[in-house]
Amino acid sequence: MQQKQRLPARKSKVTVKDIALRAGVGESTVSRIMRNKGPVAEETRQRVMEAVRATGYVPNRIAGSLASLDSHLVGVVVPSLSNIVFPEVLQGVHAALHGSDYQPVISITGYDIDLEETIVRGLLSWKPAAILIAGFDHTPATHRMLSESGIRIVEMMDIDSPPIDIAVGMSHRRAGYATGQYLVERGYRRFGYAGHDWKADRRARLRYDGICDALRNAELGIAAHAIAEGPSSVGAGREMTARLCAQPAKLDAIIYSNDDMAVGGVFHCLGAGIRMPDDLAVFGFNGLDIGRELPQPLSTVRSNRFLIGRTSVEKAFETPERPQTRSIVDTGFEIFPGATA
Amino acid sequence: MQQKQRLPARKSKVTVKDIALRAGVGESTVSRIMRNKGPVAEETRQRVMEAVRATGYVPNRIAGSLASLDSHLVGVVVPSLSNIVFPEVLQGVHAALHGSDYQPVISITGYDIDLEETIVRGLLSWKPAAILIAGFDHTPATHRMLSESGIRIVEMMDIDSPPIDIAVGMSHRRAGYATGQYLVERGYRRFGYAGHDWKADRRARLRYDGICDALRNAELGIAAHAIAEGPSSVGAGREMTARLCAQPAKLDAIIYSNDDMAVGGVFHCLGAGIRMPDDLAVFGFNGLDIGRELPQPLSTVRSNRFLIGRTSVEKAFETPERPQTRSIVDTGFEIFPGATA
DNA sequence: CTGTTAGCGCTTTCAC
DNA sequence: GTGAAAGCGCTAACAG
Repeated sequence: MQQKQRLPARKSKVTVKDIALRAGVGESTVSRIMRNKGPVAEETRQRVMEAVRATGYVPNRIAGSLASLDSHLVGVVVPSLSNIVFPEVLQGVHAALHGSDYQPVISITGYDIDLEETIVRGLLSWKPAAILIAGFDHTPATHRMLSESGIRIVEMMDIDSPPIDIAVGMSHRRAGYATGQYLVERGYRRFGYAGHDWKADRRARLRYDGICDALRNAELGIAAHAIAEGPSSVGAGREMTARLCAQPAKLDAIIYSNDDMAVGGVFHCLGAGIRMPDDLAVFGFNGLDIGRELPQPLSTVRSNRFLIGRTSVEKAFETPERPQTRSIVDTGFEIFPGATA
Repeated sequence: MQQKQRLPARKSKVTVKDIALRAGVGESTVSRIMRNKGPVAEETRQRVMEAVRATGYVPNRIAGSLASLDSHLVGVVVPSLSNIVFPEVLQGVHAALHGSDYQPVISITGYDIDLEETIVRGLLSWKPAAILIAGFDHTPATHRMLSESGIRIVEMMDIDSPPIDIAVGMSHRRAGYATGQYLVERGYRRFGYAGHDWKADRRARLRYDGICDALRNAELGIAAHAIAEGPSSVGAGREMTARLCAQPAKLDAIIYSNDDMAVGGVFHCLGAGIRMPDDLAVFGFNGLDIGRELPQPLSTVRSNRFLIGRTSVEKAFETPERPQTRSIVDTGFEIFPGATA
């Protein structure tokens, strides 16, 4: 295979000046044309665009942002990408930004609020137009930086705490409550809970609290717990289910911290010949696609992650200036009956 | 409307100059200190840092990048976030970038190469240090822009085509071949193929071609196909499996375009009482976590998406200048026997 | 070790 | 409609 000969890899050094010279116009005219802004004679535009094409000119947005003091960047901070819910939020963000000339800059904290602080500081140095961040759990320094940045800040996923500026999400506490209430109504009485580490997942904790409230109102409670170390996963859900099934108290329903865990529970039941929901009811949270495709659709609570991402962008751009009042947008949730509970 | 005179809520714009004045030093000294570069007296540093803290100064990276002609941004282009493999690649990218002061700027093409062209153009205008892009399937204009940008370009996932600069991934064709060979060795003879739309997924096509090669070498072939419209999904896998099971030719193995589809196949079998692998063997591709947690672990080919992301960054930063020769990094794959084939 | 002086490439008045 | 000139905030020489 022959290597094609290439010109020395000089970074394209074409600038407005080159285009201006080549087209015989002023730099500001080139600038106006590149941004479709201000009045320009059609004939001039043609001439300039030709020079642009001929040279392969790509405007330098770094310089543009400096000059206009407007970066057209949107910072997005999520804890992880392993948990499918966050990619889904990002898709919503992308969809909403599509067509605008804003670029999302995405960062992952790994559920570490100290790292989050570093990340937010770094993001802020790009002078983004807005920051969308998952959750309310920040260090005081992060909170202060976001608060004082002056730009629009959206705290996503959750609306159970007062936001810095805007909150977009659902009430996890109420979702938990609804879950408990639903299962009680369906006649279940002996509940188990299979969860994962709460330290990193405040929302799972809120749901748990909601579930307990609902059960308490019915003078019931959770008879057995199995909490996995580390993050939620199908494997952990399987193990915790096995553990709950092995313990003495006989359960008629297991509530899971989320669908990943619940799918693991379904797999355990399928493998062990436990019939759902007659022998054991299984109930998740999130309404992931995978749950709907199981041999029996998973009973769960649907949240709308895509909508959260999209709405966050919409709200952030609704008003460029941060108003005096904070706002909260509830994207809602919905019990999905399924067939496992 | 009332004419209200209100001071515009100006973003507190502390600049190097302010810090320099306040600390009684020159601007460049502040700059050196903020970047931990060059020699600085400890006493001076203290004084400057105090001013920084007092004012809440955050350096403006836009200005910094313009001045140093070095953006510290890495463009990352993936087709989707719905398919879990891409978030996994992004995690690898993040992991590799962590600790450096480079920020990934992520864009999603939705498998649309025209949109990809627009995205790449936009990315290039940020003068990124490198671009990591999934696949080889670009418009001529995209190819040209990437090629002439002069920066390091990594084409990820796939190494079955000559790259612009660097390719990091595995040979999907060889993976397909290995799959076919493996199944033939295990004694299967009557194959079905359940796939999704190839138009958007060149790599699935490559694997298919490899499978056919292997079967042909054993004087075998694929007896029945079921191709879903649209992207791969568990649901589509289920449907295509049902379709293949309903057709007259009796199959002893179904090869799926990937694990999502194969998991759908497993669900169909579980629901229909088809025993795997005795009644029907099921074989996927990717080695997703979910496959390992099924009641029976899914037989599949493991690819390493995290490694692809990480390696891509490492290779891109190995040499800042693009060398004359293209390079290809094979991250490999591995047959995972599982229990469904 | 530290300060001064030019820009980086573009946008933005503000004349013309 | 268009151009000249003045920055945007920072970094990079280069003296001191």
